[in-house]
Amino acid sequence: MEIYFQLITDAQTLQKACDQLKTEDFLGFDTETTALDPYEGEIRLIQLSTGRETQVIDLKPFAERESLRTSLELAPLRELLSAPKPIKIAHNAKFDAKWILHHLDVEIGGVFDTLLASQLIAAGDQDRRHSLAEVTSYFLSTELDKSEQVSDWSASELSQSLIEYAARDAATMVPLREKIIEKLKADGLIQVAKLEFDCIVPIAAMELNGFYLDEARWREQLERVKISQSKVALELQQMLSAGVAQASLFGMTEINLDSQTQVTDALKNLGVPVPETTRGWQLQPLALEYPVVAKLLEYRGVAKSLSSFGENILEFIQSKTGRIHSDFRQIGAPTGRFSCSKPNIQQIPHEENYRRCFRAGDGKKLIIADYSQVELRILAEFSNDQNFINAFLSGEDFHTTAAAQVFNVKPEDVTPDQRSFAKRLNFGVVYGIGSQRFAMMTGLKQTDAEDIMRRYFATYRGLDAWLRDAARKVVTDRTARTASGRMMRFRYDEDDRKAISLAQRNGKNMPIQGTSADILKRALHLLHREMNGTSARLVNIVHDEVILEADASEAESTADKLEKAMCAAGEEYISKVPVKVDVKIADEWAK
DNA sequence: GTGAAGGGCCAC
DNA sequence: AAACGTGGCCCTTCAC
Repeated sequence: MEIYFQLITDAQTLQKACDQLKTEDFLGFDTETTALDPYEGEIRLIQLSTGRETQVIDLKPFAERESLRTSLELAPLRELLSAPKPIKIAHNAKFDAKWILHHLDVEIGGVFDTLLASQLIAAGDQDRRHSLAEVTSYFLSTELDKSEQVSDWSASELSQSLIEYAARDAATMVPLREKIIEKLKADGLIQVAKLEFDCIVPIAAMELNGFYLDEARWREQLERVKISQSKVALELQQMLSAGVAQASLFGMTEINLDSQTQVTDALKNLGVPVPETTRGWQLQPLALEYPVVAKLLEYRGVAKSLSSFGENILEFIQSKTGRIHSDFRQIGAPTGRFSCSKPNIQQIPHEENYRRCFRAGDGKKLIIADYSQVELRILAEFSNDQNFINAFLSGEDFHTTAAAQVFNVKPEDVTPDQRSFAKRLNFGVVYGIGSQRFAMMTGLKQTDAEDIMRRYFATYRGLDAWLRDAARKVVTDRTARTASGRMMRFRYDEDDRKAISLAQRNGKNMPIQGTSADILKRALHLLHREMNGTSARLVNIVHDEVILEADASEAESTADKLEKAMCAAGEEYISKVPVKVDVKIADEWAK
């Protein structure tokens, strides 16, 4: 492919180019940076392509004249990038959005992301990859050479071939979008694509903001856990080596407590009937009879705390900001949920000693909001089950109300056991629980578990019907969808019984879990607009929870905005039951 | 040494 | 096959 490009290094040429570019409907958009972390490098190039020709803007000469964030010379570019039109087409736009926001102080407007679109079209197919090279090859059947990707973009003079490489990536985006949008339309994914694209800037801003982690507090907590770890490790070591008396005579029985095989062997020597796996749920029943098993479980707990939530997380504190800037994958799961890594701050233990380390900066407050039982409300909406809906409309404790309905007693006569059964079932039906698992988790006999589940589904006939239909539909359609139209595709052999039952559970769960993700994403978009011009910043999201940080003086008004945005987003998808959001203002994540 | 796989456990 | 879904991270084990 012949590439027509122009390298721009001065204000006059830039102004002229921007005047032309702004008349386009779509522009391929890409940046080249000297690092992966916007706090650690500079933007070297910005490429904008009509598909026919590509403008490559070298920011280095501009940066040498004045700060990019305030540069008057860049005003036309800033205007072009922030405008909703032309639509900027980028691959993994979050990356470019972060750099533009941090270095140019520009919030990108009007984005089409070929990475997110490709993920939506793949509909959960784990075999598909979504690098620009793969996506280009899949949709355009042309090969893209990415060998220059790791080039040195800080050199004072960039070679012609390097500039051409930069131009080519941006030029690819226009035809790529044309192919992708056809497929999005054909698959009914336009609405969900917009939902995703609207979410890019809020997430980019969140990653730049980061979450403040109090290092001193974290280290204090670490010390406490370390002390109990060494104590528990010693005790477990002694209890385990009691079974190998002759070995301990030689004083060489160091059992690796983290080794599955060594611990299993030691337990066997002690006469413990070890199950096939030594996972907590299998070991739990044995813990009462065998103190060594209880000790092992205790050890596992502290070991996990120390390894996953130990010193390592402190290495993620960005030296320039003093904060944690995790990486959020917008379509982290096929259901549409986010995933989070480096570090994963969606899995910080709920224990107060850990959560309280994540706190507001000086003079700031955290505003913490979460959806109350959003997945069950979605299930009520989907199933249209009048009893289930009534349980929410009553406004009383949902699980108690459900127990009263299922066991046909007055709410005030519901026993703790009955409430617990109802709660576990309410929770479990979302995942497609079976009676075997229900019996296991409640300690009920199989027949008693079946009896309670029958009562449950007899009470909620509409819910039962919806779940059965979801399981039936996924087998015939081989797809499931959320309220926004997000799709998950299932591929399995006709006679693979295990795969079928898994797909059936997925068919029930995906629309619910995925609609919850839809709602959160919609809320982030609505919220972002409301926070404009305020001190409020997004710092973390955990599936149904949103955490903001704002000046203490703006905490109340921010809390109000947050609750309104989350409710409004929920109400776009849920109308038959109320959407409830719990909001609190706190100094720490814990409180 | 490095990397994948398996087991285990944290979150929602 | 925990017949309850989605992730990420840590450790050991094992192959290269």
